[in-house]
Amino acid sequence: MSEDLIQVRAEKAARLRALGVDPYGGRYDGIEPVAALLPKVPATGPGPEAALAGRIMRMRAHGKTTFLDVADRTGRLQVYARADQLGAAYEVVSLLDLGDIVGAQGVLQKTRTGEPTLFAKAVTILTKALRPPPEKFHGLADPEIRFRQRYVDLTVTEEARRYALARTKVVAGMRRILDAHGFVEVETPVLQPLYGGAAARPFTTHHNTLDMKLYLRIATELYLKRLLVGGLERVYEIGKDFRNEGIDKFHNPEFTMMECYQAYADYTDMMALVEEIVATLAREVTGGTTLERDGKKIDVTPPWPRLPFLQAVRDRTGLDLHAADVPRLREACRTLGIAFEPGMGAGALLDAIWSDRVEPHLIGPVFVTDYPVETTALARRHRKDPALVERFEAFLFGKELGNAFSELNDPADQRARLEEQARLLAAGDAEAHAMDEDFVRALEHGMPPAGGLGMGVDRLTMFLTGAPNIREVILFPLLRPEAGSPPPGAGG
RNA sequence: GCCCCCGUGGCGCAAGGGUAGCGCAGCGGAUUUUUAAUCCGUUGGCUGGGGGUUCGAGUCCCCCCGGGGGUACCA
Repeated sequence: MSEDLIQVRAEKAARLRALGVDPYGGRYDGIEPVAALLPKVPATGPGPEAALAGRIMRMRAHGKTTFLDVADRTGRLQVYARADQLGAAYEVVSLLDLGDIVGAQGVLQKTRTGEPTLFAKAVTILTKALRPPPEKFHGLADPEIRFRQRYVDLTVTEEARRYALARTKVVAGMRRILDAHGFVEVETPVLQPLYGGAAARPFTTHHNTLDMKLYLRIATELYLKRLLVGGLERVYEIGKDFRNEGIDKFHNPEFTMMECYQAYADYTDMMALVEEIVATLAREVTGGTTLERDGKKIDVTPPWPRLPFLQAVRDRTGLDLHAADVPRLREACRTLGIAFEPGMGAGALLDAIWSDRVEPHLIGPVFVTDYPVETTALARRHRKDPALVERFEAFLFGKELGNAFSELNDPADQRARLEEQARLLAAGDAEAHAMDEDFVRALEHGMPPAGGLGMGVDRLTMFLTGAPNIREVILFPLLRPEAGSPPPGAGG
């Protein structure tokens, strides 16, 4: 049993203590990352002295010498420990296990087989691992363990580290680009008395002292626009949204969204921003502008094509649905053999047709533009056609990456559109908007015309890294509790 | 939600009605330039849980738990 394996390691920790060595040491000075050490190893002969710290991934003991492969965040380096160099301290090396965290100091030099190596003058145990690591060659194959015990996954799965580090590049790069454009980063409430800004079902929770129902936000949009009213002019937020919906390879119930709003701009400015963000980050993460997924390659070099929504629908179905009302849209669904619910409004019906007939054919990169007004309660009407809104969605590999509008700043139009949403909500459309009186009041104070954008950070990371599943780019994806874990509510 | 598949020592895998095996890791021994080190020896499993069929069940059936894929839902 694993208890035996743990016991063996615990006994080694005890033996280290008996030698006067703390198996859970503290600060270890003077180290450099492995990636910085490797160039310092001379082709022949001894190089400079150096120190490193990391986890033992492999170990080869030869009696009075031991080779340790030590890994840090940047790579792996072999450490060579000899009894005649370390003296009595070699006893410590003999008590090391795979998975232990060690520090080593010595001379950088290649071995006779050409392997860059730290010839150790000192080896220190910094942390004794009590549990054995996964199999050293095949690693972790069980996705359940990989996601539940990400701490183990990250130590042995190269891809897991690659995704995690790519994600930080994505987030940092996004901030850098937005900051350079004069946006300021803000934080808005996660707990909201009224949710909005997207069509989705929320999570609900409760505040005890105030005894009030609260929702976890499904979007940051309505608060960020209040800040435009307040005169902050260019704002963005990168944070978690929560949507109480299904889980699949592109959806996790909590996910990270970047939303930004730029006063005096419109949706065409947001297109340029999307192009810049995606192309720049593609270069930083992949080294180029070509992305590959499911055997398909796409080039994200700007500019991306623009495809009007109704034109795309017409191209795929032969139907012109411009300004179509509910009866006509229902008829179209029947003609196309697409199922619909009685409670669905024009927006939902159009979305059904779109999702069934058009979206699967989009590879991208492409901006789908100018949606029918019913699909979107928060976007400005099209300057040339009041049946449309100035909105686009960015598609990569046929999946939505981002959504943007010229923002609606006419309080009367906004009120009417939200009232229509409230009517749909009352009629049973669980994803329709609720009326938000304070938001309308804010618009009545005057919101500058603006372009706004929302972009999925998890999805962008997937597209840039080729990750097959959103769970790969979320360090701790939602899973059911494992057997034997505390029941819900424990720990309160 | 529905359909299909999977769950076997710490990890990676066999065994598909007839006594549960192998590799890695572990333990003991040899080994002062190895790198999935090697060699000799060796510990460890009520086969996710429960019920059933059978003389006999990892194996067949039912229920439950967990996971994966697909599908539905999903700005």
